[in-house]
Amino acid sequence: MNSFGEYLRNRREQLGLPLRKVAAELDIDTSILSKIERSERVATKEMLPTLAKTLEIQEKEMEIEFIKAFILSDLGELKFLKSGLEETLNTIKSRK
Amino acid sequence: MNSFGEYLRNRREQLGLPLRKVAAELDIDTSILSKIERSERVATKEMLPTLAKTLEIQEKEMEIEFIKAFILSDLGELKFLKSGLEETLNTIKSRK
DNA sequence: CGTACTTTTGACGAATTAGTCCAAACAATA
DNA sequence: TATTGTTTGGACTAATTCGTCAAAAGTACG
Repeated sequence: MNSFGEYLRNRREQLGLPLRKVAAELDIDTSILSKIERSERVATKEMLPTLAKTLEIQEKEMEIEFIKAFILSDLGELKFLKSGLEETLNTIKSRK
Repeated sequence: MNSFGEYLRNRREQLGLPLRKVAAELDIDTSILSKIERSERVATKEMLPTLAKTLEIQEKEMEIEFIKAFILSDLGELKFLKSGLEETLNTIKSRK
Protein backbone atom coordinates (compact mmCIF):
# COMPACT_ATOMS: atom_id res chain seq x y z
CA MET A 1 0.00 0.00 0.00
CA ASN A 2 1.65 3.16 -1.22
CA SER A 3 1.10 6.19 0.92
CA PHE A 4 0.92 9.76 -0.18
CA GLY A 5 4.06 10.43 1.83
CA GLU A 6 6.06 7.84 -0.06
CA TYR A 7 4.76 9.29 -3.27
CA LEU A 8 6.07 12.71 -2.31
CA ARG A 9 9.38 11.36 -1.17
CA ASN A 10 9.94 9.38 -4.32
CA ARG A 11 9.30 12.36 -6.48
CA ARG A 12 11.39 14.72 -4.38
CA GLU A 13 14.32 12.35 -4.52
CA GLN A 14 13.90 11.95 -8.25
CA LEU A 15 14.40 15.68 -8.51
CA GLY A 16 17.25 15.70 -6.00
CA LEU A 17 15.56 18.33 -3.86
CA PRO A 18 16.26 18.54 -0.13
CA LEU A 19 13.40 18.62 2.35
CA ARG A 20 14.49 22.12 3.21
CA LYS A 21 13.64 23.46 -0.23
CA VAL A 22 10.22 21.90 -0.48
CA ALA A 23 9.37 22.76 3.09
CA ALA A 24 10.32 26.37 2.44
CA GLU A 25 7.93 26.50 -0.50
CA LEU A 26 5.21 25.10 1.69
CA ASP A 27 6.17 27.47 4.47
CA ILE A 28 6.40 24.71 7.03
CA ASP A 29 9.24 23.34 9.10
CA THR A 30 11.52 20.76 7.55
CA SER A 31 10.69 18.30 10.28
CA ILE A 32 7.02 18.43 9.45
CA LEU A 33 7.63 17.60 5.83
CA SER A 34 9.87 14.78 6.94
CA LYS A 35 7.04 13.47 9.05
CA ILE A 36 4.54 13.83 6.25
CA GLU A 37 6.76 11.79 3.97
CA ARG A 38 6.96 9.07 6.59
CA SER A 39 3.24 9.27 7.35
CA GLU A 40 3.66 10.55 10.87
CA ARG A 41 1.72 13.62 9.92
CA VAL A 42 -0.77 14.28 7.19
CA ALA A 43 -0.59 16.70 4.32
CA THR A 44 -3.47 19.12 3.95
CA LYS A 45 -5.25 19.81 0.73
CA GLU A 46 -4.02 23.38 0.89
CA MET A 47 -0.53 22.08 0.26
CA LEU A 48 -1.40 20.43 -3.01
CA PRO A 49 -0.90 23.33 -5.42
CA THR A 50 2.49 24.15 -3.97
CA LEU A 51 3.51 20.51 -3.90
CA ALA A 52 2.49 20.11 -7.51
CA LYS A 53 4.47 23.13 -8.60
CA THR A 54 7.55 22.35 -6.56
CA LEU A 55 7.65 18.68 -7.43
CA GLU A 56 6.75 19.37 -11.04
CA ILE A 57 3.69 17.17 -11.11
CA GLN A 58 0.39 17.96 -12.76
CA GLU A 59 -2.00 19.29 -10.18
CA LYS A 60 -4.52 16.74 -11.33
CA GLU A 61 -2.23 13.81 -10.65
CA MET A 62 -1.22 15.23 -7.29
CA GLU A 63 -4.84 15.64 -6.25
CA ILE A 64 -5.70 12.15 -7.35
CA GLU A 65 -2.93 10.66 -5.27
CA PHE A 66 -3.99 12.72 -2.31
CA ILE A 67 -7.62 11.69 -2.62
CA LYS A 68 -6.74 8.04 -2.93
CA ALA A 69 -4.56 8.08 0.14
CA PHE A 70 -7.04 10.11 2.12
CA ILE A 71 -9.97 7.86 1.41
CA LEU A 72 -8.15 4.59 1.82
CA SER A 73 -6.56 5.57 5.08
CA ASP A 74 -9.77 6.87 6.64
CA LEU A 75 -12.40 4.63 5.09
CA GLY A 76 -10.40 1.71 3.80
CA GLU A 77 -11.80 -0.86 6.17
CA LEU A 78 -15.47 -0.12 5.59
CA LYS A 79 -17.40 -3.00 4.13
CA PHE A 80 -19.22 -1.04 1.48
CA LEU A 81 -16.60 1.45 0.47
CA LYS A 82 -16.92 0.53 -3.17
CA SER A 83 -20.64 1.18 -3.19
CA GLY A 84 -20.09 4.35 -1.23
CA LEU A 85 -17.64 5.66 -3.78
CA GLU A 86 -19.94 4.77 -6.62
CA GLU A 87 -22.81 6.57 -4.96
CA THR A 88 -20.64 9.57 -4.27
CA LEU A 89 -19.69 9.68 -7.92
CA ASN A 90 -23.33 9.56 -8.91
CA THR A 91 -24.10 12.40 -6.56
CA ILE A 92 -21.31 14.49 -7.98
CA LYS A 93 -22.28 13.84 -11.54
CA SER A 94 -25.95 14.50 -11.07
CA ARG A 95 -25.46 17.95 -9.64
CA LYS A 96 -22.93 19.27 -12.08
CA MET B 1 -26.74 19.47 0.26
CA ASN B 2 -28.04 16.87 2.71
CA SER B 3 -25.77 16.14 5.60
CA PHE B 4 -25.37 12.87 7.37
CA GLY B 5 -26.77 14.50 10.49
CA GLU B 6 -30.00 15.45 8.76
CA TYR B 7 -30.23 11.95 7.43
CA LEU B 8 -30.01 10.55 10.94
CA ARG B 9 -32.49 13.02 12.32
CA ASN B 10 -35.04 12.36 9.61
CA ARG B 11 -34.89 8.68 10.20
CA ARG B 12 -35.02 8.97 13.97
CA GLU B 13 -38.07 11.19 13.78
CA GLN B 14 -39.72 8.81 11.36
CA LEU B 15 -39.39 6.18 14.04
CA GLY B 16 -40.45 8.54 16.78
CA LEU B 17 -37.37 7.80 18.83
CA PRO B 18 -35.99 10.36 21.27
CA LEU B 19 -32.33 11.35 21.16
CA ARG B 20 -32.00 9.78 24.57
CA LYS B 21 -32.72 6.30 23.27
CA VAL B 22 -30.38 6.42 20.31
CA ALA B 23 -27.66 8.09 22.32
CA ALA B 24 -27.93 5.38 24.94
CA GLU B 25 -27.41 2.71 22.29
CA LEU B 26 -24.37 4.57 21.07
CA ASP B 27 -23.18 5.07 24.62
CA ILE B 28 -22.72 8.78 24.16
CA ASP B 29 -24.35 11.77 25.75
CA THR B 30 -27.65 13.00 24.36
CA SER B 31 -26.18 16.40 23.66
CA ILE B 32 -23.50 14.92 21.46
CA LEU B 33 -26.02 13.13 19.32
CA SER B 34 -27.99 16.33 19.10
CA LYS B 35 -24.87 18.06 17.88
CA ILE B 36 -24.14 15.32 15.39
CA GLU B 37 -27.59 15.66 13.93
CA ARG B 38 -27.06 19.39 13.54
CA SER B 39 -23.55 18.93 12.14
CA GLU B 40 -21.81 20.56 15.07
CA ARG B 41 -20.01 17.32 15.68
CA VAL B 42 -19.19 14.44 13.40
CA ALA B 43 -20.22 10.84 13.68
CA THR B 44 -17.44 8.27 13.67
CA LYS B 45 -17.45 5.16 11.56
CA GLU B 46 -17.53 3.11 14.74
CA MET B 47 -21.06 4.36 15.33
CA LEU B 48 -22.40 3.02 12.04
CA PRO B 49 -23.36 -0.51 13.05
CA THR B 50 -25.23 0.71 16.11
CA LEU B 51 -26.89 3.49 14.17
CA ALA B 52 -27.98 1.07 11.51
CA LYS B 53 -29.48 -1.31 14.01
CA THR B 54 -31.15 1.34 16.13
CA LEU B 55 -32.55 3.28 13.21
CA GLU B 56 -33.48 0.12 11.35
CA ILE B 57 -31.51 0.86 8.25
CA GLN B 58 -29.44 -1.59 6.25
CA GLU B 59 -25.84 -1.27 7.28
CA LYS B 60 -24.95 -0.89 3.64
CA GLU B 61 -27.17 2.11 3.15
CA MET B 62 -25.95 3.68 6.36
CA GLU B 63 -22.34 3.29 5.32
CA ILE B 64 -23.01 4.72 1.92
CA GLU B 65 -24.60 7.82 3.39
CA PHE B 66 -21.71 8.20 5.78
CA ILE B 67 -19.12 7.85 3.04
CA LYS B 68 -20.84 10.34 0.81
CA ALA B 69 -21.09 12.94 3.54
CA PHE B 70 -17.54 12.34 4.68
CA ILE B 71 -16.01 12.69 1.25
CA LEU B 72 -18.07 15.63 0.14
CA SER B 73 -17.47 17.60 3.29
CA ASP B 74 -13.73 17.02 3.34
CA LEU B 75 -12.88 16.88 -0.34
CA GLY B 76 -15.88 18.47 -1.99
CA GLU B 77 -14.08 21.52 -3.27
CA LEU B 78 -11.20 19.76 -4.94
CA LYS B 79 -10.99 20.27 -8.66
CA PHE B 80 -10.41 16.67 -9.61
CA LEU B 81 -12.50 14.88 -7.07
CA LYS B 82 -14.32 12.93 -9.73
CA SER B 83 -11.10 11.59 -11.20
CA GLY B 84 -9.81 10.92 -7.73
CA LEU B 85 -12.82 8.82 -6.85
CA GLU B 86 -12.60 6.93 -10.11
CA GLU B 87 -8.96 6.19 -9.48
CA THR B 88 -9.69 5.11 -5.95
CA LEU B 89 -12.33 2.74 -7.24
CA ASN B 90 -9.86 1.28 -9.70
CA THR B 91 -7.35 0.77 -6.95
CA ILE B 92 -9.89 -0.98 -4.78
CA LYS B 93 -11.07 -3.22 -7.55
CA SER B 94 -7.65 -4.22 -8.74
CA ARG B 95 -6.50 -5.49 -5.39
CA LYS B 96 -9.50 -7.48 -4.43
C1' DC C 1 38.80 11.72 10.33
C1' DG C 2 36.50 16.40 9.92
C1' DT C 3 33.25 19.32 7.88
C1' DA C 4 29.02 20.59 5.94
C1' DC C 5 24.62 19.31 4.79
C1' DT C 6 20.35 16.58 5.29
C1' DT C 7 17.11 14.10 7.87
C1' DT C 8 15.00 12.33 12.09
C1' DT C 9 13.60 12.50 16.83
C1' DG C 10 11.45 14.13 20.77
C1' DA C 11 10.24 17.74 24.16
C1' DC C 12 7.29 21.36 24.49
C1' DG C 13 3.32 24.64 24.13
C1' DA C 14 -0.64 26.12 21.13
C1' DA C 15 -4.69 25.03 18.96
C1' DT C 16 -8.36 22.12 17.83
C1' DT C 17 -11.62 18.65 18.78
C1' DA C 18 -14.21 15.38 21.80
C1' DG C 19 -16.73 14.34 25.78
C1' DT C 20 -19.36 15.28 30.47
C1' DC C 21 -22.54 17.62 32.91
C1' DC C 22 -26.20 20.49 33.96
C1' DA C 23 -29.21 24.24 33.31
C1' DA C 24 -32.09 26.64 30.05
C1' DA C 25 -35.16 26.48 26.24
C1' DC C 26 -38.71 24.19 23.81
C1' DA C 27 -42.83 21.12 22.94
C1' DA C 28 -46.84 18.57 24.01
C1' DT C 29 -50.60 17.92 26.71
C1' DA C 30 -53.65 17.53 30.80
C1' DT D 1 -50.60 27.36 33.26
C1' DA D 2 -48.37 23.42 35.34
C1' DT D 3 -46.14 19.16 34.34
C1' DT D 4 -43.43 16.06 31.95
C1' DG D 5 -40.35 14.81 28.52
C1' DT D 6 -37.17 16.39 24.76
C1' DT D 7 -33.66 19.14 22.84
C1' DT D 8 -30.11 22.67 22.87
C1' DG D 9 -26.34 25.61 24.73
C1' DG D 10 -22.49 26.56 27.24
C1' DA D 11 -18.90 25.90 30.74
C1' DC D 12 -15.52 22.88 31.74
C1' DT D 13 -12.02 18.97 31.26
C1' DA D 14 -9.64 15.52 28.57
C1' DA D 15 -7.64 13.91 24.48
C1' DT D 16 -5.74 14.56 20.07
C1' DT D 17 -3.41 16.99 16.66
C1' DC D 18 -0.33 20.62 15.02
C1' DG D 19 3.66 23.44 14.82
C1' DT D 20 8.35 25.20 16.63
C1' DC D 21 12.68 24.29 17.94
C1' DA D 22 17.03 22.28 18.84
C1' DA D 23 19.79 18.38 19.36
C1' DA D 24 20.99 13.83 17.61
C1' DA D 25 21.69 10.83 13.85
C1' DG D 26 22.79 9.88 9.24
C1' DT D 27 25.24 10.95 4.61
C1' DA D 28 28.65 12.64 1.39
C1' DC D 29 32.95 14.09 0.44
C1' DG D 30 37.33 16.94 1.10
